[in-house]
Amino acid sequence: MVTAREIAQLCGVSVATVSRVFNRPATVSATTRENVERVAREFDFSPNESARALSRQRSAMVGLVWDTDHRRPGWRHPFLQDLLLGLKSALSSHGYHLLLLATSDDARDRNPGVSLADPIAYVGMTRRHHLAGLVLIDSGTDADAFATFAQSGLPCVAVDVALSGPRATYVTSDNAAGAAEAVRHLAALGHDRIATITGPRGNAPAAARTEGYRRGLAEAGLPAREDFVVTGDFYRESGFVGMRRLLARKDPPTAVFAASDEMAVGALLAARAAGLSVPADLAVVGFDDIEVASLVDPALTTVAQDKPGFGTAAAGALLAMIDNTGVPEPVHLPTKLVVRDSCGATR
Amino acid sequence: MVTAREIAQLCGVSVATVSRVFNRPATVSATTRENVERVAREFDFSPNESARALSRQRSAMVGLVWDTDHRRPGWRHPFLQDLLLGLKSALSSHGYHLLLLATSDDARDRNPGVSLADPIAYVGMTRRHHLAGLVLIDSGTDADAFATFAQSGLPCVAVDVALSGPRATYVTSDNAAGAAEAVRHLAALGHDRIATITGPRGNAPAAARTEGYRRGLAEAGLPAREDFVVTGDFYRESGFVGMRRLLARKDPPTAVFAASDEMAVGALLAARAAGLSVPADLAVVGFDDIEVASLVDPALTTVAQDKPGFGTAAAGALLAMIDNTGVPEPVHLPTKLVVRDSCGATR
DNA sequence: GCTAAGAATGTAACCGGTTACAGTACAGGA
DNA sequence: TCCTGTACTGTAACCGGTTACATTCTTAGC
Repeated sequence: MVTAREIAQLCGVSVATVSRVFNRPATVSATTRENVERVAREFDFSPNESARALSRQRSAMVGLVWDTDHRRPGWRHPFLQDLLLGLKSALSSHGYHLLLLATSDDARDRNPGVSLADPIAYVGMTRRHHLAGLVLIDSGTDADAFATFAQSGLPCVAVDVALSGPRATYVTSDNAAGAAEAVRHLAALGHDRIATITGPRGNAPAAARTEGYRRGLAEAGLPAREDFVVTGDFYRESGFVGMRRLLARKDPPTAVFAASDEMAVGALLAARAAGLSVPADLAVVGFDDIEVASLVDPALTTVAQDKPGFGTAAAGALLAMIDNTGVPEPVHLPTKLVVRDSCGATR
Repeated sequence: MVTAREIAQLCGVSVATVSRVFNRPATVSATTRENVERVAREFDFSPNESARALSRQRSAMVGLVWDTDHRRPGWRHPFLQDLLLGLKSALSSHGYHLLLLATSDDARDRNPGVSLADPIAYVGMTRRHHLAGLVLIDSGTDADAFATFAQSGLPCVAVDVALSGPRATYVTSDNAAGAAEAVRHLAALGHDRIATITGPRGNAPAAARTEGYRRGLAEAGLPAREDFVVTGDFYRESGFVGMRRLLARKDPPTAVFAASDEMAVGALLAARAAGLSVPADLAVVGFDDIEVASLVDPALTTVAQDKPGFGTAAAGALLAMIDNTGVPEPVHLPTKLVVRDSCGATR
């Protein structure tokens, strides 16, 4: 690895000049700059990142805090790969990389009281690595931990967790609007007994989807029935159980909006187990548009999230805060209702 | 952030001693060590990682090279999340983090001739960041690019690509054994016309699965018929097309082993489209055990890969090379046949 | 009591950049 | 011609650790 000093020597200039060429090219005369650039290219020189981070007190890396929540074992993020790809490509165009932070605090994994590892530990790591900012992925319902990040003063952008602070914001889908659209769609198909299976308490997107469900009912001129709202946890099993509970009523719903595709699949299975045919006897709409949605039988009508949009939006917001061009407003990505077979519209 | 010099001052020792406490504690007297440790804990001191990386010429980070292959748009790694979680937890226990490397060379994404970004660029980034090693994820079939990594002298471990070099190895499933087991299972169920839909040419796991298919036939005493081997590309569509082709023969197979679950699902759809019932008219076995496998109808019998094992094994191998305790032999993780409904064994 | 080996610690030179500040050169104005 | 402002470049002090080598302090052996 060739160093800046060597390049400087080869060009007959000082290291400072070489550094300037890479950092504030406008302050270097054209001839000098071109000469340095040529030699640097020839010897494949780029400034060493460790040295640069140390000197600038700022690295070209953004941390990713993504913890598994022991309280939700087996939980899969519905679109982690798209999220990472989106982040990666958006960050790379600004020269940043993504550092997947890991706490060595494995004890936590066995500690039943905490879902997120100590945020303090993460903030410390962030400082020691001179990270430029943090991306936080919701991995449960531990809002307190997120607040600690928001208050640390580090540029933070959360995915699917409402976060606010001096340099913090978040990106999420417009969950309420998406849910409302799903419900209006069901109402337009003639349903007037529409139930919902919600996500876990304390989870922001879950709450927004429930709110959207209510709004959708209101917009369709339908009454809100509290006994048509059952609580789930985003997992398939809870969709199954919730649906079974709903079907056990005297006047069961004819349609259900599940706050996740996983739960919608569970609902599908419960309907099948009850001898009902979907969509003839029961219409089902989910949320997320995960891969399996198009594969189950009947194919699931669902509210699709803008998966690549998350990465782009999160990276954009984070870079804005890193560059101190202000704290962006929270991003609410538009959703899109994908009509397949489970709602009965395609009959 | 408190520095080592400040800790040293507080303890009445030199920085060197503080450094020793964190790096070679045995060389420091017990009383001094305990004193430094106490003060460090009290002031929440840990060595700055940028400075440490610069000074040691080695950071506590491992790079992850994971490119999307434009030639396979929409390709999802069958178990990226498990892989990352496994890597993360195994690395974290040794104090390492995972750096998702991104090349700013976005032009590549539009360049139809190259699948991987320039490996040279990645090697350069690795050096500039003083990364301790690299994890390479197969993202296509560009074996040449991987060879460049292997020859760079950096500790490298590849996932699902055969890699060898002075400090390179790889981890993959025992694809041949898994495929052979699947075929023997079908044979044991009475099938004697067993076809296969392979993965793309040039892909190592695909080749191994095809080899396993042949071995399985031989072990079951069945003849190998070349017209029962159709080439796919791991995607669902190719499974559909391949199956349709197989079914068009005069004496179509009664069972098919697909080298990926995606293709198996495609085969399922093709069978349905041809008016065949699975497993009554056609037995289907896949490979991977992705999430949808248990959800399709009929539920897919498949060769499950040890998903968390990949992360653990890759991290272990990499750490061994980093610590210069030798270059581990390639790891072939055992697979496990998961019998569900599509093979007919559960009738 | 003296010496030498060994243990513990300190000194200072790195690692490879960035940047405040100082210095030089040159153009334009008086 | 001299002065001043601007443009460019160089010097050197950081950033915060690590570590070779020097130094000091013990302690054992004679």
